[in-house]
Amino acid sequence: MPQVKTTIYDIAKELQLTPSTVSRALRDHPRISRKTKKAVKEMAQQMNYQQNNVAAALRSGKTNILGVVVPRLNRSFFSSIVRGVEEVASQAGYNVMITQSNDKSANEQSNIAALMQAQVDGILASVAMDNQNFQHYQQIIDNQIPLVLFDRVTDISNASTVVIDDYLGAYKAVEHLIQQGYRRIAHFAGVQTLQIYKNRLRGYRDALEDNGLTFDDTLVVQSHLKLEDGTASMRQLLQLDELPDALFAASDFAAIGAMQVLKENGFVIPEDMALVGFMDEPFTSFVEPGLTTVNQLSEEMGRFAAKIFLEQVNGKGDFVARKTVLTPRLVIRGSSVKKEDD
Amino acid sequence: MPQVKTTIYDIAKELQLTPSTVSRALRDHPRISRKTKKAVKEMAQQMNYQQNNVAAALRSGKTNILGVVVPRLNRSFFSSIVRGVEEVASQAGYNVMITQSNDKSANEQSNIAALMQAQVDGILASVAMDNQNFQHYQQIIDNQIPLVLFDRVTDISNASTVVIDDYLGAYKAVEHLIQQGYRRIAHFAGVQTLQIYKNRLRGYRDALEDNGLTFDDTLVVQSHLKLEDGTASMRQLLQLDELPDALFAASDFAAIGAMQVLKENGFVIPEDMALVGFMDEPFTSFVEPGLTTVNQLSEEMGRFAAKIFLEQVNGKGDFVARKTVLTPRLVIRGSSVKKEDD
DNA sequence: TACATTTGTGCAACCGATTGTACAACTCAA
DNA sequence: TTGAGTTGTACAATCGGTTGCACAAATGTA
Repeated sequence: MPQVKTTIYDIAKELQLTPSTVSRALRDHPRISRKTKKAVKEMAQQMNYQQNNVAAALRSGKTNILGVVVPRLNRSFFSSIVRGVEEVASQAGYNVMITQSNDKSANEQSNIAALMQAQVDGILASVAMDNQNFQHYQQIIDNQIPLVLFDRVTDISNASTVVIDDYLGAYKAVEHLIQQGYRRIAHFAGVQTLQIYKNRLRGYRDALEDNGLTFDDTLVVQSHLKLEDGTASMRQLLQLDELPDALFAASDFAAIGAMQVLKENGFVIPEDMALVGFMDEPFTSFVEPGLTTVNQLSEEMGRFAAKIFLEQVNGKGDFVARKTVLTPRLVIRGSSVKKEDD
Repeated sequence: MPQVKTTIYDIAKELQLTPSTVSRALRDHPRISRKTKKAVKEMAQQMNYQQNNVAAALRSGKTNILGVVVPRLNRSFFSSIVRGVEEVASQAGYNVMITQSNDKSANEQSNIAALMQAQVDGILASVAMDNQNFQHYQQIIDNQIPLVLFDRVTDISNASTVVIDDYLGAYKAVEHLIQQGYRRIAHFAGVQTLQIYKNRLRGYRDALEDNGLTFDDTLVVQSHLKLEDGTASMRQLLQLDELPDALFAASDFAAIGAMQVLKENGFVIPEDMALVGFMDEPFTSFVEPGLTTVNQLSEEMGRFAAKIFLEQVNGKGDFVARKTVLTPRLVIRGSSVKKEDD
């Protein structure tokens, strides 16, 4: 049954009304009488009327689409964020248009361009690893489109941000290692153009120094923190004359890479070397020993980002960018806790 | 600099042309002269013109948005599919609107309704676990919207499908176990309303019988195949008088759950029990021993689905639903291969 | 040279809703 | 009874492109 789409014109004709009245009735305009509203709504139901978002968007200037840019969806961290975003957004009547940059700045730019062309009402984004210049983000603001950055943020005036306290997360992680008796703690750092990785490095350093340990930059290896990077970095560390006895990696993937190399080389975790990651990807609890890591409250972060966007669009022009900082949670598993009987 | 959006009217005025000519020039209409096209395009560039998709969509009836419904994005399998879809779609000028059903039929229905209301040009979907009725899918077809189902498909006339050969995947997996010397092979089956799980069960059964083993339904446990389900199912199997010596799970998550229970109970894998999963989630290579599994060619599946959609919309009305079947790949890891020195 | 085609552009309707304004009918107070 | 205020609906413009058709100019053909 190839249905013909029913429009408000059809409903109007059926009820001897005008389209404008129908439109207002459907949207509960106060000037429309109860009786008319009821009649219109019933007829709409009966005729299986579905509002045409596109037409509404053109006239009203609001598409009710929220654009999202993430580096990659196959990180549980990001897909959980998306889930949080979707949850809040769909409840408020928004559809979500998702794009992935694959951590490439070029993709990010074209994604943003596409979203703006689609006239999204707002953009939530987490910036790609290899970004040097943030002009495309500035353009979003220039076009008066609400922008909320999450996790991998950068300084854009008038953009709200949602992050976890990366400094604290790192600090806690390293402090935990120290409490467990580890003294020579290495760090896999991320690219320092991104604040999150800078903060994690700072947290690492401060935790060491606050506990009377000296910061040693031969123990810090910087990379993109993918699994391969983790293996390469660990191989590099194993060349050192004096090996570290623990590792704090700024990403679970790098930590797993390191774990693999360690196992290959006969190291026992955590006795020979302790490991702590960052992200709390689900697989961290599958591996053996379980990987201690820092949970980043992904879903909550997504919900927050979406809520902030909603507040901004619903606000009465009195908008000021908000910086939200969530407190991460250290998740302790076997990879950093020496067993009793040692 | 709060820019004012430039429209084709602005360009037209600037060049003393009409909007229709500008529109045609931008879209390379054959009737427009080279000279005019050049002038228009240059002016568009100069004025930073961005086409308003919404307006174009309203008149042309094409939004250039492709809707996607997946059970959940935090399965690498599905997020990879999405990546494949995005790759092909964006190259063809489509934006992708993604929704998650969280495996709930109710969400799926509202997602589909939202996508249709957004006037998407097509929908790619993988059905939720608990679906009993597929009327909402039928509605997509009734509304003349191209529908491509992938992986978790169902029989909808005029819907194309892309699946892997689940029967073959299961068959190969079980055959592999038999070749490794296992004889009492259990199976974690999925809900039998979904063809993929039916086919995997059939493959399991046929592989057994073709190799002279008898099918024993006390060794088959059905569930939603999540990690928790895997642990529960394995606990159930361990109650049996005669334990299985291998397990073929229709999902990696259930297999990991089983693995955890086995380890807790002091079983050595694969000596005491072999494990094979299905999906090839990345974590299967992180665990120890690595989990043998069936790779489902996720990204390729996504690309295929998107291509089929494109063919359908670009085709000249001579459309017939296509059933595409990809051949899965058995990925052998430690969980199913007894070590030499046994 | 006259007629048929082709080429290039303009005109105006249109997609389907939203919304400012106009206006008739009704309510109510003085 | 009259004027002010309310209530309920209609009119028509509008959002910004797209597209069928008309038509003049240019080109081609016999």
